[in-house]
Amino acid sequence: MKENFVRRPLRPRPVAVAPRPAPPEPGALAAKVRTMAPSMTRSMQRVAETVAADPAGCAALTVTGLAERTGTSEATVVRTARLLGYPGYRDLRLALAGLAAQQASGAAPAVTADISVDDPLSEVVSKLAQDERQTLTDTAGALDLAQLEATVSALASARRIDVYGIGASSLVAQDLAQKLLRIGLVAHAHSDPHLAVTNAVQLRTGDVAVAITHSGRTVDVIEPLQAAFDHGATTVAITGRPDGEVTQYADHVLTTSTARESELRPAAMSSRTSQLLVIDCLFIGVAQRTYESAAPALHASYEALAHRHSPRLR
Amino acid sequence: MKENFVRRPLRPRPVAVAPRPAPPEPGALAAKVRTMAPSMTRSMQRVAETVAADPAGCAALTVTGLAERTGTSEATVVRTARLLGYPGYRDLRLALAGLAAQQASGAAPAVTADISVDDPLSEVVSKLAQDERQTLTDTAGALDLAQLEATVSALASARRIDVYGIGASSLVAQDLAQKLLRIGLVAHAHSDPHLAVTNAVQLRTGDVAVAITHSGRTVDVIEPLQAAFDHGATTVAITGRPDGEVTQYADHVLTTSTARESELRPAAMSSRTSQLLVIDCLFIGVAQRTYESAAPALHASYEALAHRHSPRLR
DNA sequence: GAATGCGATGAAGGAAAATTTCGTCCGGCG
DNA sequence: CGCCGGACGAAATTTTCCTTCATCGCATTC
Repeated sequence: MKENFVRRPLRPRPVAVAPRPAPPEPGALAAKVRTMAPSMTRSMQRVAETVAADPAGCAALTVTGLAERTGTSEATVVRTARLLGYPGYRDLRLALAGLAAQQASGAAPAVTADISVDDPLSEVVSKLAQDERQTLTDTAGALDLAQLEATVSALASARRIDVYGIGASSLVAQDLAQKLLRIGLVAHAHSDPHLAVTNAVQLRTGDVAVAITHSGRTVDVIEPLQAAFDHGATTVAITGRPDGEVTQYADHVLTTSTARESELRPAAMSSRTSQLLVIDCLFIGVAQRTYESAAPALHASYEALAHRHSPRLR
Repeated sequence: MKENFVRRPLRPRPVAVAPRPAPPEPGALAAKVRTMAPSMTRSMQRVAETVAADPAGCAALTVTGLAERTGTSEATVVRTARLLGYPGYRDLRLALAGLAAQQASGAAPAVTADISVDDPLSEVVSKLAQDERQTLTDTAGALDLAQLEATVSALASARRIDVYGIGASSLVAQDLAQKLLRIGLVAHAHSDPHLAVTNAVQLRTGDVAVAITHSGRTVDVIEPLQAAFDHGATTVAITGRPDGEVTQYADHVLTTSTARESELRPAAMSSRTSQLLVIDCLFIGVAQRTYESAAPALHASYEALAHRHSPRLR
């Protein structure tokens, strides 16, 4: 056939065509289409326009598909891609996918609107996640590190730790107690106010009592904290209201953030997130300070759980 | 009406074949990788990690190229793509290009460093908050809305709802039950496995059982769910392992995200965040659907609490 | 310790997509 | 009217992707 005609090496991957003026920019594709339009043939224009109009849709098409959709041939599609600065259709398609993703992500601005009764579920999920993220940011930003540090120290060296929480906060209290237990500390969560008080009076100097209440004025939580306070224990309040009554009996106050609450999203929801972040910080802080004993304890409790799981999973 | 004791066919073990809705999500790919990682083979993990670590680079590679780069075979690459929910490598590659574009446009610095023993407290706080935010994003992105919808419907019309959770998940279970109770549904959380089974056999068609387990193979939770399943109740699994044993007995599966866990930050921590987001979504969904009765119930419970607070603030 | 089964893995062949080649067709111009 | 140049697409060719199947390693069982 032809011999003196040097067959161009078939698309050595990274090498570009003759000129290198067109780095495949994803964003400025529409502009490129307009710029190049005049120098295109009719069929190519059709292809270019289709592509610019619906990047997402076209990204899903094969050469053949796009050729069909634009009423042209595969060769034309490839030629168009080349003209737009890509080595071939494959790469144009990749750029198209990128463009589509950008458009999609840009089209979803953070809507911090309230969740309403007729929001579709998808909306609920994203709003909720957004709200929680906001709560976390707020809480982390507002946390008083000195107070946190002091609380951690107190916890790490406590002979005994009592945690008080009622209602939604009760779960947080239990979570804290569970975690501390797991690293070998003596911690207990009380949700029965009477028992809580009964136990609180057992506390002494060096022990720690933690009260968790969003409102800062839950009497069932304040009372045991006061009892502990009166008996010389180190007391900590985790609350959304640093001016609440509970802080009167607290040596250290850790403030949780207070998000807007709405009818469908009661305060309990965001306060919980906030409280959990705080106790997680406490936990890790304590684990760091007692690492020598915490690490083996953590492993031990992990081992202990292993056999409670069904044996084989793949 | 069917018999009370109907042994329903086991849900076919979720095979490698992508779950039906297979939403090739562009952004939540890193999350998906983490969620699926445990159920992957070594080679597949290598591929998944490579891909998650360098989307842009990998998008430029062909199957063969990626296989070579990860030291595996083409077949493995394709299998991994399938596992991640794409029809084939081509589509994964497209998603990768999209992801790369998003990242390039300054969207995601998705790198979170581990918390180490000698991090100062300020560091701990910000890393923790960052991790939790990431977990929320991942969870929201990976949530299967159809399953969520189905679960919400089932819950809203349930005669009775049982929730099973052990250990850290027990708190989440309680939280869900508490919330549902508050809007007038009959919900109960069980953390005693024996009682849970005892109660589970009381469930009938139309009732709902929810199992919460991060590992997906906590026998104490699976057993009651199975009992409920066998008795015709609608069963729901909230788990981080969509391929776990628990899903065999679940009509609906809600997947929670799986963050990297480190020594100081056990899996329990991020799984909890993830689980809570899911149940909050369930709660709000149910509240929306039963708004007529939920709203007064919400107000009523709010009123009931008021007098438990100390009278004046400040 | 051998036998057995199960699943992971990659090689090779087959299907599909992309790219190139090449001939046809259309419109303008001498 | 015939020639020319370029646009265009059908088909050939190459690359890429996917599937099938045999092998291999691992672990469990007898």
